[in-house]
Amino acid sequence: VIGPEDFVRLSALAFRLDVSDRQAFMTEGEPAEHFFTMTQGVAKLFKLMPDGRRQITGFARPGDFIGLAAGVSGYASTAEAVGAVRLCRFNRSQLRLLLDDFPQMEEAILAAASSELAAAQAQMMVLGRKTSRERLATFLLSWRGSESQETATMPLPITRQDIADYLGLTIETVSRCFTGLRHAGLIALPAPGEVTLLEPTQLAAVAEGAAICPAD
Amino acid sequence: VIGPEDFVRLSALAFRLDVSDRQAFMTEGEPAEHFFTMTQGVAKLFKLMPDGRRQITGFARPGDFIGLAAGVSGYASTAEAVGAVRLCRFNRSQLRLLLDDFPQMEEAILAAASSELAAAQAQMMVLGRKTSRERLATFLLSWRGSESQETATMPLPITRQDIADYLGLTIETVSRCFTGLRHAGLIALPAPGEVTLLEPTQLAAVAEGAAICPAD
DNA sequence: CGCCCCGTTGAAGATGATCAAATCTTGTGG
DNA sequence: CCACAAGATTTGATCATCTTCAACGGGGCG
Repeated sequence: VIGPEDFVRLSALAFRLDVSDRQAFMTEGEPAEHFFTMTQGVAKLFKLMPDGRRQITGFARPGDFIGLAAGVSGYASTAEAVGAVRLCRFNRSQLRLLLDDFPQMEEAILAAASSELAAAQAQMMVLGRKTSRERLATFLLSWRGSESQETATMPLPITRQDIADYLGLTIETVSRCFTGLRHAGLIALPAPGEVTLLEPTQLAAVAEGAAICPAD
Repeated sequence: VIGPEDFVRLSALAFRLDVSDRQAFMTEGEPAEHFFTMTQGVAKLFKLMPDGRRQITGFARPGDFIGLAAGVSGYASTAEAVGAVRLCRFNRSQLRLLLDDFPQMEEAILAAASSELAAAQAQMMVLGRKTSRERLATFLLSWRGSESQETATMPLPITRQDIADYLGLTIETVSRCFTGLRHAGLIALPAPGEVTLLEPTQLAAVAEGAAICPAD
């Protein structure tokens, strides 16, 4: 929706940022002065409790906005690079300016906020009401959905710990659910950092609450 | 931020809606043609699974927007009146028109979306990582925060079932946590449908993970 | 008065957490 | 190229929290 000549003017307002693996570029609670758009890589967003408990609130990939979630107490989450990340940074104070120049941007941001809200509510259902296996099935499907090419085998460049902190589980439970789904023939784990969804339909059924008879 | 003469023009675009107790006025999965602003009462938003499991994704009160959360599959949640509710309905298709006429509205909507996103992420932490007691403490404090007058004793016009479905617990666990907090001297339950926060500071400590020694 | 719904409390059970250890992967240095 | 160390993953055994099942008390409304 944004043409090439727009892109030049847009570039004037954007600050390009390269972030290396495991580096945080946005911190929970800090004044929300900027927001970001991912151009390359994957980032994870999370919140921490004083005692170290962690909840990953989402993952961001190219095209996603980061930093829309903010209240009086600043950014709602910390954002950290998963591998090398490239992004654009905008000033919130210039948001008005930006929106006046790029009316399309307004729609894009609102649409992004809407679908992020919808995703957040879906995640509430996951965290509040789904079993561990349902959670993992839901996660794998949504991860595929956000992959550009929706093939059966996809990269999964995050650790079990990250998945656990996203799903409100422990790494052990996540691992057990992986093996459970594998034994049920719904997925395969060809290599570390990769998953194959063998039976997406059945997986979707599991994600929505259907029981699986074998190896249940 | 919206003046009286603006209000008249705004009224032309808004459709006033009265909803009675337990009536749904927005349904999960339906095309997101409208969005709403609450003017009176309380509404609850929730998602359902095929087998009946329910997750309340939020509560709305006067001034809140409803229906911002929407994706390709329509509204993210169902909205239902808790008691009598009065609201304004806008067409999403006229959103552009609306925003052109009321630039302040734009800021308001973006700010609302931002803080809703922040609240959603906070709720993810609640659902994914907090214990039952921490969840209830968090809920009581946030409920007070959204009450107009922040007195110690406040109305709580929702059932235990609603609280349970909001916190990802069962009514029994919610009830037990109420009793636990009462015995710990942090809250009082003067009458059905009312709570008194006796020790907001300690309650906040509990919500953030501090243990309580007596009656723990 | 009696019914129904809501809330509370008790006891047993299940899911996921915790603790522990073995295996595999990855990266590093000899 | 191989040995080794550090971290990630898997699996097993036990434990705790929350759920489930059950029963009881109270208030509102017909």
